[in-house]
Amino acid sequence: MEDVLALIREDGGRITMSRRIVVEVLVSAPGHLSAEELAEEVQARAPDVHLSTIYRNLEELERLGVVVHSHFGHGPSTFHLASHPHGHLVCESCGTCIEVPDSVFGSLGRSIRERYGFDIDAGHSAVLGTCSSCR
Amino acid sequence: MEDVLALIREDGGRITMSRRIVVEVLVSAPGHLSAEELAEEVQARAPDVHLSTIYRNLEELERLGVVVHSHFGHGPSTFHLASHPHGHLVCESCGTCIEVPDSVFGSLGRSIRERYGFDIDAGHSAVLGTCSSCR
DNA sequence: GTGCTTGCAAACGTTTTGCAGACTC
DNA sequence: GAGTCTGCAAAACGTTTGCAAGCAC
Repeated sequence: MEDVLALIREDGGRITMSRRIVVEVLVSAPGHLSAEELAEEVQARAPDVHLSTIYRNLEELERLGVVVHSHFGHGPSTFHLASHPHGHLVCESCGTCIEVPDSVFGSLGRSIRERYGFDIDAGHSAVLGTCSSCR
Repeated sequence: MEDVLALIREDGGRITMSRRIVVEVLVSAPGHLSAEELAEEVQARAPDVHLSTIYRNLEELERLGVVVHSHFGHGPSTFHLASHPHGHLVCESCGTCIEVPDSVFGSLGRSIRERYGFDIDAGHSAVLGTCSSCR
């Protein structure tokens, strides 16, 4: 938390109330949040924070390497701390999301690297499919 | 081509000019197309076909199992024939897309199935990362 | 003629942007 | 005071929908 604020300051950014709350929510959130979900949490503490401010702060935090986003097929992107890297399995039928360690993609990454010279970024896009209860 | 038209007819659908051209373009396209790209190709032959008609035809063709779509991170979804299943590696920096056989995901699929009871649908979402020339 | 399909326009959900005022440093 | 950040409104983007007219069967 304090590290993040220091990073923002170092970069010439200012510590505003919205920014502080966005970081707080991200740090305390269990997993990943969409911009809208994040906005709800933030607005519970500061009702006037606008969704566009959330997006601008997320962009800034991504630029600083604090936050990353993933794409979930349909539906909005989700954001989480870069310090907690992981992949996502998202069920096409019920939307459930399972977080998985990046290590699950280790051998896939190696073989794609070998065959295609392509470095995968396992967390950036969810793996879609069908979860056990929907099958 | 004829098989697809027969399938549409069997399902109670009609063979209209737009629908015929959409199928023609899909069959003759080398890889995957976004709805917009598909519309351009279709409109080269029949300028009045509207983008919403393209989307409705794609929806119909997906329902019939002729076509599937994949999500490419940012950017629009892309569509291709279900008879030509494959995965996609999309470069985050230049946008290049490499088509890869589904077999590349075989062992990932098995281990995710084993550990999480989750059946992956490898083609539905592109794998993002960095291609060799961007590295 | 029945009823599926179309073009158009308008809405949708997510994200981005332009601007003038407010705030941090 | 300089320059960043904000709220608001509006636009952008890909996609979906309501409707009346048009076409395949």
